[in-house]
Parts: sequence; structure tokens; C-alpha cells
Amino acid sequence: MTLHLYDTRRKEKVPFHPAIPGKVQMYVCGITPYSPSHLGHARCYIAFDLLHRWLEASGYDVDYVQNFTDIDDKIIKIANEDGVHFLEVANRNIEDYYLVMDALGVERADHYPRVTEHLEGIINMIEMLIEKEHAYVSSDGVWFSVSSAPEKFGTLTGNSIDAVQAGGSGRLDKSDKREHNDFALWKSAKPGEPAWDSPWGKGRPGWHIECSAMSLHHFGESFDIHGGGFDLRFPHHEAEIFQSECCTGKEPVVGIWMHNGFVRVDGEKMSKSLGNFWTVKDAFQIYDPIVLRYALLNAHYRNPIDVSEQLLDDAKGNQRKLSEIYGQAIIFKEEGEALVPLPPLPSGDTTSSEYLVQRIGVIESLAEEAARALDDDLNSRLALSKVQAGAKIISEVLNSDKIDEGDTASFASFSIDWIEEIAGLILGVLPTKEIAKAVFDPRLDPRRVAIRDEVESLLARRSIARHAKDWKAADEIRDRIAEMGVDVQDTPDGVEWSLK
RNA sequence: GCACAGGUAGCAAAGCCCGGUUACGCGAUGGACUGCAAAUCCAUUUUACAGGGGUUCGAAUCCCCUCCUGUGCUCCA
Repeated sequence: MTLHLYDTRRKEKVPFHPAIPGKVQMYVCGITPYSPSHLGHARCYIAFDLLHRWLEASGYDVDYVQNFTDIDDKIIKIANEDGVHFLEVANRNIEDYYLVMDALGVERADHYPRVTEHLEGIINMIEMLIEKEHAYVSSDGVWFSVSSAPEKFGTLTGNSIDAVQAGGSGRLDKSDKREHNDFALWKSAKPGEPAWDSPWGKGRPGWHIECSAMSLHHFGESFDIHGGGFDLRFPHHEAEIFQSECCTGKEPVVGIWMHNGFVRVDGEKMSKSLGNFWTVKDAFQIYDPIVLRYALLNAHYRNPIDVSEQLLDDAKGNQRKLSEIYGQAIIFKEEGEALVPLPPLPSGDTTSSEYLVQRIGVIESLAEEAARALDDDLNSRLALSKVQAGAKIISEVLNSDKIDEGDTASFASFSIDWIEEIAGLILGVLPTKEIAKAVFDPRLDPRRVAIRDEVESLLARRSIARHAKDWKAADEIRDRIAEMGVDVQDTPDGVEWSLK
């Protein structure tokens, strides 16, 4: 099956065929760095990171461009409030972006162009649009004339010019544009604002033009995939279509338009005004970044996702289980049967090799199913369920009494490759080997070593109390240990403890 | 108002494009194991598809109508 992706413009899944066979040119709208990154950003860039990884795993050579809109009204406002240069505001938020996205396992794009580094290209593009009479100069800047190409209106959203005009009436600002739908290409500088020289005096680019200019710079007149948040369809992406296609005359500028669904919190859009706003760093206080990634991949990228405690807790449990099985496979490979001696084969049962061949066949077919799921417009939820199913079988085999001692390490080795390929390389929801081992065998957790003596001595006292059937004292000690962040488990093999 | 998404078992979420087979997970219930828990394992939770029409041998899936929710039309991933 070939990769199919949903194209917002055509409103259907379409087979993906890049313009240049084997190569993919992909542009995703980046952030406007006026504040730290929030969960909506995380969802968006994780979704497109998955696309990026999957394209590469499928053998494509991907050129991934993601911009930073490092000059805009809000950045200027915050810079003025803080009394710093606007680039200081932009830079600190870009730093935050890299920090949190790296933690979330988002692989870097190939290029991160910034508006402030592409003024020349932007100005050239505006000049060309004026020349072709798609844009006009007014007292307060340069505007794109939407009525110069009315057939392009509503390409992504189905909006009609009249309807948008009606919806926008009463909110007309005091700008000097000719028609309500016209949008700014160049904004003349107001006093005290950062400004660049241009044929139309000092000013700065409008919001939409930078993406057109930067994609033109990196890819030329057209490219394969353009992504971004659902809210960017209008006006931002429709404006890009106007600018790019009217400038170059080449259409369509974009092969497939992709938009990710929104993050909601308790059923409502996450927003600062509703007070349900989470920055990524806020979320990191409670959940491991990899758990957050797992949670955000556990829904289809185009559907809205409601971030709730249940969603995150589910992800935490599933991700932990996966890590545990991965860790077990690593340890079994490294130590073979030494760690857990295998009981003898039950008589008359399937032989080890037959059993293994059969199980490996099932696991491999699950990998194919996961690949099919991703080929079907990146169905990460379904892919994750196949990964979990495969991991479950791996766990059953590793713990099975039907497998010969000599086969354990080789099966473990097969399992590690399988998990690392699909859960690690493609989905990015795997921890490091060291962490995975500690999840499986808490004795290997370095954090445990620090408190081991104290916990062990408390456990010894609890053990005495238990033998004396002094349950009250025993439970008090367990509570005290719990306060140290430790879970105590009484198992048939004795008392065990682990970090919460 | 117009536009675009959604409405699937107790919750959550795939499946819908390409009608006919199980999603997966959580929770719940019963059991094993426990001093009690926790964890784990086994089993059960086999008229789920917003409502109403239609097409079809057969519809969650295709067509029509209605209702409800969210979002966009202003900066937003």
C-alpha cells in the first residue's frame, strides 16, 4: 500500500506522489515566538514529526522546513513591556521551543528560516505582486487585493467572499485597504516599532507573506506538503495560496495541505482566557515528555484531542508497559537464562522452535499492520495498538515455559529490533535502554540506590511487625516508606519495592 | 448567519474514503495470589455506532433530512 494523506483542499485522502520521485519537500508553519510553547504546539509538531519520521522510514529523502515568525505585534508588545529588544523575546521563546520539542522526541527540521532573515525575498515577492497588479500600495502599507484573484478564495475552507465579508462587518479596522478581505503584505512602521527599509518606506512584513517567501526560497514555485494547525487554514494558508500562486503563476503551489486537529481541555479549546492553558513545561511537571508524546499520538492527528487526566494516565500505563517489555528483552538478551531460569518443557507440548516460529510470524504481521495503519493517513492510534499487541506477545514468549533456554537470547534480540524499529525509530515512544531496564527491574534504577539502605531497614522492621501480626505497625511503616515515593509489594517471592 | 469538523459501548478512541470478521486501552465484576492492599495473571463486561428516512441480500460505513457539540470568519499550531 502506498502512503495516503488527507488533503484539506480536496477533502479526501489522496495517494502521496512527490513531484520529484524519492524526495519530499515539506513545509510546516512554525511558531510565532512570543510566549513559551504550549500543548497545542506539542500536538502539531509531534504530528508532523511522525510524518517526517514515517516518510524517512519509507525511504524518502525529506527536506523539512519550518519557519519562525520572529517579528509580529505580540512580540513587539512584550518586548516593550519588558524593555528589551524584540529579538530577545523571540530568541528566548525559540530556545524554549527547541528545548521542549527535543524532550518530546521531535526531530529537528532541516531548516528553520526566520522572517527577519528573509526580508529581501519578502520584498521581492511583494514587488512582483504589485507589478502583476495583485497588490497595491496605500498610505499604511501594501495590501493584497483579493478581488484580483477571486477564484482562489475559499480554496481550503469553502468560505465565500461575501460570507466572510458579512461575518467580518462591524470589525473593520481603520486601515487604508480597499476591501475588507484584503490582507497586509507590508505594514508601514508606527513610531517606535522595529522597521526595515523597503520601496514603500520603513515597515515590516505582514503576517502571511513570510511563509510564501520562505517556501519559494527553499523549494521554488511548488512543493509537496504544507502543514499546520487547523486554525491556520483561514486566513493564513489561503493567503499563502493567493500570494504564491499569483506571484509565480504556478498552481497549485502545494501538493497536499495537511492540518492537525486542536487540543482541547475539558471539552473546550485550550486558551489563555479560559484559564485552561498548559505550556509544555507545565505538563512536564506532571508527566514525562515521552508519556506526553504517547498520549498525543494516541489519537488521530486530524481529530480534536481532549487532554484529560485519563488520557495522560492511560498513556503513562501503556508507555510503561511497553518500556518494561523492552527492558525485559534487553536484560534477557544480555544475561540470557541466567537471570530467570526457565522451567523444563512440559511433555507433549509444542517444541520450542515451532512455537517460536509461529509467534514470530504473528509479531511480524503486526508490524505490517502498523505500517499499513501509518500509510493510511498516519493512523498513529491504530499503529500504537499494533505495537502494544506485539509487545504483549513478546512478553508472553519471554515469560513462556515453551521456549528452550538457548532460544531466549535470540528471541530477545529479535524482539529488541522489532520494538526499536517501530516504537523507537518511527513512533518515538521508547525510552533509553538504561531506563527501560530499570522499568523492568527496579533494582537497576540508579535513583533507587540512593535510598536503598533506609528503605531496606524500614522493610526489615516491617517484616518483624508482620511476623508478630502487628498489622497496624506494619501499615504505618509502609505509609512511611510510601512518603519517600516508594511502592511496597508483597509478592509470593517476598517483599519488593519500587519507585512510584 | 455562512463555512469546516465531530457525535461509536460506563469512559476514552480506531473503524467510515474501499458496505458483510475481533478494534485497542481504561474502568467495572468474578477468580488466582494476599493479614489487608498493590502489582500481576485468568475470565466476564458478544443488540456500541446522535435521531429519522432511503438504497442494498446485507449499513457505524453509501444517499437525503433533522438535532446536538466544537471550531473558523479577528492574533492563534
